[in-house]
Amino acid sequence: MRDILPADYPYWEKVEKAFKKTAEFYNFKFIEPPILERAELFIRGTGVNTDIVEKELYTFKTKGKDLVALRPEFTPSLIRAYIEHGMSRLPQPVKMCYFGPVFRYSAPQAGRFRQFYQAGLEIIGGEADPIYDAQIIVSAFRFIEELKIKKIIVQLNSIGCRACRPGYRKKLQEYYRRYASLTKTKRKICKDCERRIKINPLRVLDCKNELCQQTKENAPVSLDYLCLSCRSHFKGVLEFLDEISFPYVLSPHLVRGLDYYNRTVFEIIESGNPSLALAGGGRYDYLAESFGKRAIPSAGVSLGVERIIEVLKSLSPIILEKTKDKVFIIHAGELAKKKTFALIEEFRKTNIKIFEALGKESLESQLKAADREETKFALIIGQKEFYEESIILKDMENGVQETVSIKKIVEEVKKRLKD
RNA sequence: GUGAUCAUAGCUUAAUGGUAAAGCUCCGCUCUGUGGAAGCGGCGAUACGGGUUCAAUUCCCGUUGGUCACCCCA
Repeated sequence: MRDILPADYPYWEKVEKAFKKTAEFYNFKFIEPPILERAELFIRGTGVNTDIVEKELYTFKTKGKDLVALRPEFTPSLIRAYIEHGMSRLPQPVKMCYFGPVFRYSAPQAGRFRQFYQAGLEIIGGEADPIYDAQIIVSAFRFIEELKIKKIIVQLNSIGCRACRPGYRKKLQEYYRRYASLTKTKRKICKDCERRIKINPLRVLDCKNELCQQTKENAPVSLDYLCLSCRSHFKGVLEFLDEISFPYVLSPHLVRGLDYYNRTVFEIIESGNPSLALAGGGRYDYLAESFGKRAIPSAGVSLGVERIIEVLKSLSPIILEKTKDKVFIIHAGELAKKKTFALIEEFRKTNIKIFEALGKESLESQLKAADREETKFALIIGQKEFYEESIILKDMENGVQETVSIKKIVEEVKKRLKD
């Protein structure tokens, strides 16, 4: 876990602002579920067999003996909130969005942290209309686009439903069985994949090992095994995207790690960094069943804020702070020091930013500080000015300075900053 | 969770089984009413715990943390 330092904060503000703007345009309403929930929610919702729950859930017992967990993702909380607050009686579907920290207890490495921020959009309820899948994908894409990140690719796939996925799974296993247990020299897939075939065959397609890359070229793809309704749903998604000439790439090998996805799955990646997804999501109609309810049609996306910021930083290493509208106040002597303290208050109602180094006493060190701050003007008040009720207005760029009545100084600074 | 690798000042790096060095940054002085330069000075470190040893920052073990890969994921 790490600090978000003042130097990085501008990036965070930029991302959050862009997210709010995009979410607002597509009519998503913010929701802020608790960071801590009953562990049960994620164990059932996210899925007992997922790594997120098996290995990465931060859980502990409260004094009241409840088993609670720091949220590893938002989606189960949103479904919980939807059910708990009777949102099925609101106009359907309900569109909600979120921005906040999530926690996963896994080894940190490039682009991965134990506490990280997710922004996300979810459409819950109503019909399982492919237009919602499309809208989720488009809004997530527009958000990233809003940040001027270019070269982003949307990878899209459908992994079917309960009716058709088992059939595909079987086909895939049959295909790979031929390559399993070969001798070392003839090996066509990596060791990990030998294991995967049995446990989670869909994941084999995700493997980055060179050996497996070749083998998977001829592997059966899920799209060929979709049932009729899944096929027409996916076709629907593509048609909506095509309608607005939205760029996407069909990625028949894309599968996602969470149990609850069905039909549409997608990832958004930056082309420079193909192994690191900026966002991922899909349809998750079955998730509500873990609450003992019948399936609720839902689709959503979550975006990795740190990863987006990482890309942002590589694009424009420095976010320039506005150098305009900055004024530095300098004092010489105790009397003047009090006056400057009062003067700061007078500037409060303007948009002018006041900088100072009131703890320093020498003129030199204060001017040095002003120099570093790159303010346009410095206002200097000393003993002489204190008694004269005046103040020195110094232009930091050319060093020119003049004396102004202290009563007029706020107006005078305003006027000059305008020019 | 598995494997590899690393850990010296705020940052970047040096060195040694026996006083830990430098550059940058920061603070101050040269310059008690005037900034950017220069010179001088100052603050500041061997991650933590144990072992071997007269002596450990150095060698050994463990822990923690970072990095990388795997697993998995945002």
